[in-house]
Amino acid sequence: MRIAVQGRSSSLARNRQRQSLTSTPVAGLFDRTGPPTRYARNHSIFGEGEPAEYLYKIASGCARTFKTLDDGRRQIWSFYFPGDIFGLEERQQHSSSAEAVTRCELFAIERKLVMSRAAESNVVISQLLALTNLELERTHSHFRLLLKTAHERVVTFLLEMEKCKNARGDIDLPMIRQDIAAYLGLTVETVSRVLASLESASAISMPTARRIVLCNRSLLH
Amino acid sequence: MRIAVQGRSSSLARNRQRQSLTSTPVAGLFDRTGPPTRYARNHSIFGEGEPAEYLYKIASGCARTFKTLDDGRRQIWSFYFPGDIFGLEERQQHSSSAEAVTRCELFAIERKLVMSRAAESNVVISQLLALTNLELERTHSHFRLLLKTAHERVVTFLLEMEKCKNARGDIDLPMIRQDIAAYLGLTVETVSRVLASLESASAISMPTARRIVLCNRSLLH
DNA sequence: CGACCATTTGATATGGATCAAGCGATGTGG
DNA sequence: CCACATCGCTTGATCCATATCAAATGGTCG
Repeated sequence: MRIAVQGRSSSLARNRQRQSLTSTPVAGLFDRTGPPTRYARNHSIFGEGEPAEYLYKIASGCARTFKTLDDGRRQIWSFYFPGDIFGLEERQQHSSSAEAVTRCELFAIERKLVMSRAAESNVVISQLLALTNLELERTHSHFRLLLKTAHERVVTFLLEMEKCKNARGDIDLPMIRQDIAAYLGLTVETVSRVLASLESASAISMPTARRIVLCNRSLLH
Repeated sequence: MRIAVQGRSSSLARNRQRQSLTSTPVAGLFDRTGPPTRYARNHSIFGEGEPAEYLYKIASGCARTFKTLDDGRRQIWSFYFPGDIFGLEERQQHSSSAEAVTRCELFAIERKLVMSRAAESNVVISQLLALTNLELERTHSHFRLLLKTAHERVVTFLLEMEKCKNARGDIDLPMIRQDIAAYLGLTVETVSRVLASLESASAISMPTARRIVLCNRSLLH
């Protein structure tokens, strides 16, 4: 049995992994859970401190996990897109909250069920281990973002979004500026200014605030 | 079988977990590895990109894991103390480097051996999962550090060190200022200035640069 | 249409980085 | 065992990136 997760530490690799894990035994457990549940925009999926009863898999839409910091700001850990699984990294109680970024549909599966399958099958456990390693890798990469300049953070974010949405230079952002800022550890104003400066340098164009077209990759850096 | 890791997300909890994991099956694998290997101060234990052949457990001394960033700076992920296990979060190739902070002694165990035990026993796998979750928790907590002010980062670091060394207000730091700065995402100068200001506020005292006494906890914040 | 939310833009403030210099400790070789 | 070289630490002066505060503009939905 193979336990170590394959792949490299770039966000590019991270997405290759996301794809491949879609068909793992863990992901397979979602097959018999019936129709997905709908969540309206900005509605809570679970909250910090609540008992962690389910794992979730995105059927459609976009969700965010975040933690509210001592001073009231929120830090967004990750955005999730169709096929992604989340709720895994949690303990008996959730250590972060999750909300719907857009209207979205989620498959939910009881953790108890996953855990009992894990007890029977090494393959399921090692898939859980692989998913956790993936989450760790994602967090490391997110961590390194915080050591970069505002400009670099925004560019990295745009490239990540391009990959996640399998868009080719044409990105339709599901989240508002405030979410981007909370993900990048910046303020809304700074995000807006960096985007404006990228546009005036002709590296990107913004037909609308939510739609961003990557025009010139070399100018991005 | 229990898979979820118990405990809360504070660095305090992290240390409770460290302790308790010392006696897990994974840790137990280190029992038959013979005498520990010695590493001199600042010597390399493994380097980024090298094949990941061993897991390590600290017998004595202190080690650091880090990654060299694109611009040449280094980011320290973690310091490890006696009883701690590291090298686990790695893949076939190490994604970070490890060095001895002080002269230290390490037990090493082949990853192959751990993995073959894991294939036989899902108790071992779920311990690996628990250790990985612990690493994830540690990274999240480290991440949140970077969103704080320089003052808060240094104070948090001092409290962490107090816990790690089981000292009661009297901390003997094994690492130089540069290491602290690289762990906190600050410059040496800023670390030095914050410590100086804490001392002049009588929150701490520094008999020597490496020895720090926490005098007044309420003044720390 | 009007209200509210999201976004942009401008002016100013500030925390920490950077550059520069001096001091202290530690260890090595003569 | 001392002298000097090196490394680690501190302190000062200045600069700059990003936060903060403030206000105007744009978009969307009831």
